[in-house]
Amino acid sequence: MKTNNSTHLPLVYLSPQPFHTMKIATYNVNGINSRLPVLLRWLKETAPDVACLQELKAPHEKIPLRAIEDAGYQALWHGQKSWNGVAILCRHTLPEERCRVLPGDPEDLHSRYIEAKVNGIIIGCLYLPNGNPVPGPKFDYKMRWFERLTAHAAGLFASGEDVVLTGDYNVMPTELDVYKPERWVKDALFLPEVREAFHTLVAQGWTDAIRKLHPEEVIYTFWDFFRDAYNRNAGLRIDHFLLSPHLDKRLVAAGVDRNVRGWEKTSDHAPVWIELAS
DNA sequence: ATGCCGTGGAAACCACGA
Repeated sequence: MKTNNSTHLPLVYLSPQPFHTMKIATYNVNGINSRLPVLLRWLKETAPDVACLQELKAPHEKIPLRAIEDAGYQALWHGQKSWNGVAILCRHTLPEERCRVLPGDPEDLHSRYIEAKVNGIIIGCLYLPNGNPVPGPKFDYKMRWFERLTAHAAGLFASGEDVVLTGDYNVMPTELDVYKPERWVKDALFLPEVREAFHTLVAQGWTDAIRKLHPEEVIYTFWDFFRDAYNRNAGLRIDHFLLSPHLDKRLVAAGVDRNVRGWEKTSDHAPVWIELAS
């Protein structure tokens, strides 16, 4: 049998980051148990130092902790039966938990926020409500949640600490972030007042990491399951990284693991990541 | 313009997602 060694680079060349950077990723997995093979393959291939996950769709006791630990990660998570659920995975070390609910509404029982400190950086992992249909109670809930996030973010910003606020914001910030903007203007993900809420948050002084490094590029993080949306590239950019000012100076790379969206039994979102210099 | 797909959970359909 003929062997061919020339077509594959040694694995070391595929290693995603040199030792002096910190790679932080966010990934809406859309059901952590049904996506477990995809999640583990992605962790192995891209080796983020921190992975923020959303839409676990599993209660606390059904998080596949053994598999996550076998992959080299320790985790904080806030699960919920059937829906929502967020987690922060950290390679080799346990993230230092700061809180597991977004402050401001003791009656909000959705698992949509968890915050930890890793390597001196505060990392908020969030799953902002979808908000459809508009109008209605779900949209009202989205806007209230947005106000609470903005208030919490203001406190974090004022602390002067290094902060990353990342996750599924369920907002396309501009027309560049939607494959057909005119079709989405009345949707809860793209209504002018929703975009305005996102803009108000960012205007506290945060940096949209993807847009800082790729200001003009069409970049999506979500493609619908139906109508062959991925292959038509009918996508949305709704998963974001907001960085505090000092971290913004350490930003050296940012991107989307778009290919993961093409895998079998995959989520409708693709992972998004940043790399920070030490 | 639209859940056409996909998941979880309960109950052979429904809620939910974006």
